[in-house]
This record gives sequence, structure tokens and C-alpha cells, in this order.
Amino acid sequence: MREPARRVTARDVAADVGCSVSSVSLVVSGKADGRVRQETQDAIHEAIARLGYRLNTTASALASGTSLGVGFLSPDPTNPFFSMVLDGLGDALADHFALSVLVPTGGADYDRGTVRRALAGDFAGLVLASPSERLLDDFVPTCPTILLDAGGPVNDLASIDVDLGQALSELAAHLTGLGHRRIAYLGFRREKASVQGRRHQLASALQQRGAVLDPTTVEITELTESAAQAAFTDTWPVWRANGVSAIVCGDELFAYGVLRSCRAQGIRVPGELSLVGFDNLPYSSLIDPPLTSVDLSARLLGRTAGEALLDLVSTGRPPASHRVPATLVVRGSTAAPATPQAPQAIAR
Amino acid sequence: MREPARRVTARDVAADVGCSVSSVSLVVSGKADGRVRQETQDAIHEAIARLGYRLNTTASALASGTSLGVGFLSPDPTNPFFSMVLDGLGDALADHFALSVLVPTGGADYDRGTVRRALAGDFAGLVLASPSERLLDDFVPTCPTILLDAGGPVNDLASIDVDLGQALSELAAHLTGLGHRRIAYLGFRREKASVQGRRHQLASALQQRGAVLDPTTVEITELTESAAQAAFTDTWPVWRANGVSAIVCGDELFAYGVLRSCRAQGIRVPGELSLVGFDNLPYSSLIDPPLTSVDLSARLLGRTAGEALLDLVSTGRPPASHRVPATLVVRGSTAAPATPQAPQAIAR
DNA sequence: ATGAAAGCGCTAACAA
DNA sequence: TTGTTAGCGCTTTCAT
Repeated sequence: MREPARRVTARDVAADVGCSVSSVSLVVSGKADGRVRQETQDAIHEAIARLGYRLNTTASALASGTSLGVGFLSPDPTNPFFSMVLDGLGDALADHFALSVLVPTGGADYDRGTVRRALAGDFAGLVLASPSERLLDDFVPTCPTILLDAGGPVNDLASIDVDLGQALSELAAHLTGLGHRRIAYLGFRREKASVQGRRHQLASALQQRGAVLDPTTVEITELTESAAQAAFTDTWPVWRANGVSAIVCGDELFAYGVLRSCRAQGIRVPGELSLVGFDNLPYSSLIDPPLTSVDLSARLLGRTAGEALLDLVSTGRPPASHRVPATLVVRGSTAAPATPQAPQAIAR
Repeated sequence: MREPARRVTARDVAADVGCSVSSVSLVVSGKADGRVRQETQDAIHEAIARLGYRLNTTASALASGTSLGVGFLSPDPTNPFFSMVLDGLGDALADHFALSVLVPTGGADYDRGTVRRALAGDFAGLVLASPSERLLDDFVPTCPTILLDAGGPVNDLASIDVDLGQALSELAAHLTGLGHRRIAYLGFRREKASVQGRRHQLASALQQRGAVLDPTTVEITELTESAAQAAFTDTWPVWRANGVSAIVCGDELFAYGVLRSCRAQGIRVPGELSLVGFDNLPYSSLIDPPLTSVDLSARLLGRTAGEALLDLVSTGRPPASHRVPATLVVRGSTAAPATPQAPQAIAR
């Protein structure tokens, strides 16, 4: 039963050395050169090591008015996309801040409650990944905040987004080149503008090549395989009747869900149905069939967000919103449709 | 160009209401009932809302001597195993602490530097996932710490571990039942005791059923697919010469790496080589072939660690080390060996 | 029921 | 170059 062992403070060190706490503070924070004599510095260092002194970062933060960490919110820390974003973010921030991951409670998307907890955390900055529309509506930032994958700036908050333009036209070219004429989109329902943007970009890229995005819209609110599996199972009869021969999924997890549904129903992929995912996870190339993917550069996205936040925190000037380009990775889940496709009229 | 907007403090609220800061503090911390008159409480609540006051958690932590978060260290936040552990941890801790994920710098395993940063963070507690042997050697905890997947308690630190006993004998029964007689193990080199333990458990389970664990040991230090791919490519000639017909991988990522190597070399899985992974990621059932897996119950592991930590932090008594049972999930990557296997002598 | 006051451990003026 | 001092915003006795 050992003592609570009162923590060694800067004062203890100062007393031991016979100097003042300010000198200790200066030495510890590395601002000592030219302000504290070398001998004193040495003595302080020695005492710190001997006594086992460690800076109390809480007190330090309070006194200096700076905060210690930045918060990261994502709908689901389990989704590989967000893990990779987190990894990139860590890269950019590691030397400057601790990264707090606010895990939404109960497997749901993060909501006001989670954000409130984040705001209570006295962070130096906040990164909101794939925030939902409702959330942003009444979100009042209390610290430098940047959005990630919000589809563009919202309420003066900069957003780091994926630029899908190039990848989407490549995708359209790829699919139409294979002979697909009617493609469906299985999206993630988050912030309106973003979703519409993705759909629209894909739709117009397809149109330019004489193909069509099926107007039957499916937007999933839950970022899980099983939700996608269920949604696809429900909607496939309609899409099939419409002549859809390829599906583009707004999240790779969705593609996995579709795949499961196809297996369960005996739908051949590719052939009867071609499948494209957004993300390009490490597993894309291992699954059966290997998934053709739009690579969202998650890690780069995270790093860019980290850098933007660093900039925002230090300069106080709102950073420009950034776009990092996505790239198309073609694999085995897309092939020519089994039945030749009729040319389509322009949608809507 | 808006003002730095000095933060609303408890004093502002007190001044507004015409009471003292102590009352505000009591109300905010929920200790007001019976100590502050109801009218005053109401007035304070009203002022808080109107003024937009939020508790400064840094100051609160300093004054009360409590800390705000717990730190989580893992070799790689990108590895789905750790994401799931993190998720479980978040579940257990969410209402009590913020979870800080300390991301190791530069993609390497976390080292003393990372730990030092963690220790500097004034956490209420620390969770060290899959710590390396060297790390623990000279690790001096400065706050309640629990280990996760360390293979058992180390230096008085409790560890939450997977109990492989049952799953491993099922696995041995499964493999020998299929006709395998010589199995190799591709492990993750971390803390010695743990690794030896896993190997030994598997070895003895196999022996009891007349099969043998190939003595050629491969222990990978880096938790990546590509490391496993390379290691397997190097060692396969030896294993093949020894008559190995099945491989058990200590991490599912390793199994993916082996799979890639097999594809590259045209080794048929299963048939020429059966493959088993440890983890049972969501992707196990989608890859080709679906992976037979020892499910490590990552999420439960995380949740258990969280609960143990909560207990440790609040009671101060070291929690018991826990073992959560793994389970075998049989899928398509294991089958009878193409060539019948000779009965094997007992290894070493 | 309420408020005054003494810190928590550190930082940053300012004096010396 | 060094030490003294006044806080940072909150919690927590302890009087009142």
C-alpha cells in the first residue's frame, strides 16, 4: 500500500537546485538559452532526472492559455477510411498535439452529444470528419475547426475534400467503354450538398458518354455493410427492371454489403452486375472479385486536414478549403455487361 | 476580424447572477442540491445558457487534481484489430473520459518516444495495446496503466488477453481432421512470453492429435501485409520441403500477405496450402478464399480493458488480469491437403 | 445557503 | 542572469 506519492513539482526541483521556479520553467520549456546560466541549466537538468520531475501539462496549459490536444470526430472509428484519415492526421499533428478521438457512443453516427463532449474538451482544434447535415446546421465552433469530407465549406468552416472530377470521368469512360449504359448509385446520406455533388458529377460524366445514372436514388444513413446489403436487396428488383448493369457505391463498405447480397442471391459479379466502390481499402484487391475502386486518398486527406488545422491554430486565419484528387483503380469487379445495353435517353 | 473574444468564465456568470463563483461551480458540477437554493440554481442555469458559459476542463482538472482523458497506444491505428479494440474501449470509457489516441510517428511501432509523450499527457489512465517486449522492460508507469494483449501481466501491470486454449484445440482438431499433419506458424514478434505461449499452445494441441508444428519459426516484427508476404515468400521453400500443408498466421494481416504471395506464385489456397488467420476481421468472409479465422473478440477485448481501467482508476486497486475467449470460425481457406500427409514424429 | 479565500502547478511580466 | 509576483479558471474548505 504505497503512498499517494505527491507529484514532484517544479518547486521541488527549484528548491533542490536552489534556484527559482521560473528558471526551472524556462529550462523545461526550452527557452532557457541566454536567459539562464549554463551551470544552472545543468543543475536543473540533473535534478529533474534525479527527482523524476515531469511537467504537469494541465497546469502548463492553464497558465499559458494553450491547449494540449486536438479532437477528431468520425462517424465510425472502425471504418477503415476513418482509420486511415486518423493515421494521416496523426502524422501531421504528432509533434504538436495529442490527438483525441471522440468515439461516438453506441455505434451510432456522432451527434450533438458527441460534439458537446468535444467542445467541452478544451481542444486547440477540432476535425469533424464526414459530418452530417443536421449536425452542422446548428454547430457553433468554439475552437478552430475544420471539416473533412463535408463536400465543401459550410458556415465559414473550411473543408478538406476529395476532388472526384477526374476520377469520375475516368470511371464513366471505363464503364461506358465496357458497354454499360445505365448505372446506379448507392450513396451515403450526409450533408446534402456533398451528396448531390457526387451524384451530379457522376451523372454528368456518364451523360457525356451516352450513359445514364438511374434516377432511383438510394441513400443510406448508416455507414455499415449490413445497411447496404439490405438496401441493395430491396432496390435491386427496381434497378434490374430499369436495365441497370453496374453499381457505384459511395463507400467501400457499401460495396461489400452489395457483394454479400449478390452472393446470397446468386447474382454474378461482374457479368450480371459490375461493382465499383469508393475508397480503395487495403482489402479491395483481396476480396472476390477484386474491387474496382475510386481511391479517396484517405491518408492524404487526413494529413492535409492536419496541416490546415495546424495553420489555422497558429495563424488564426481561416485556411483555404482544399481538394485532394481521387484516382480510379480498375480491378476485376467491373466487366462488360452480360446482355448488350441499349443506348439510353438523357436522364431527367 | 472578430475579437479574440475572451472566454466566458464562472466569474462572469457569478457577476451576472449576483452570486459567488463557488455557487456556480457547485451548480455546474451537479453538487448543488441541498447546498444552493433552488432560485439561485435556476438563475445560474439561465445565465450559463444566456452567456454561453462552458466549463474550462483544464482549470477544472488542475484544481481538482483529476485528469480528463485516458491514452491509448497501439502499434498501428490503421490495423482493423486495433480499431475494433479502440471502439470497444470507447464504449466502456465514453461517459467518463475522453480517449486520446497516441499515434506513433512515422508508421513504426510505438516506442519509448511515443510512451514519453503519453506519460506527459497527464492522463487518468493508459492502455498499452500489444506492447513490445523492449518497451515494457523499462516502462515506469506514472498513472494507472493496463496492458492489452501483452500475453499476461508484466511487472505488476494487469493485462487483458485472449484465451486461445479452446479455440486452438478446435483449430488443431479441425486441421488434423482434414488430414494435415505438419503446420507452420507465422507469428508477430512482440513480448516474448506471449509469442512462446501461443506457439506452445498450438504446438501441444497439434501434438495431442498426432500432428506437428513445424520448428522453422518465422516471427515478423512489423505488423503489415507486405512484411508477411515477404517473409512467407522467403520461407515457403523450407516449409514446403518439410511437408507443411497449412499455415496459421498470428495476425489476419499476415494471412492477407501470405495470400498475395500465394497468388503471385500460383500456390492454390486451399489445396496446396491451407490458411488460417487470427482476428476475424469483417473482411475475412469476403476475401478469396474466405478465411478460416480464430476470432480474437477485439471489441470485447477493448471493452474489458476499458472496464478494468475504470475500475483501476476509481478504486486504485490493481484489477485482475482478464482472459476473453477466442473462437474458431471455419471458412473456405482450409481444406484437405492435396497430397496425403505422413504421420509425423513429435517435434523436438 | 452563501461567499471569501487559499490553493492546484505553471507561465510570463516585471524588478532587481 | 535571476527571483518575485500576479495570475490562468476552477474546486474546496471554512467562516459567516
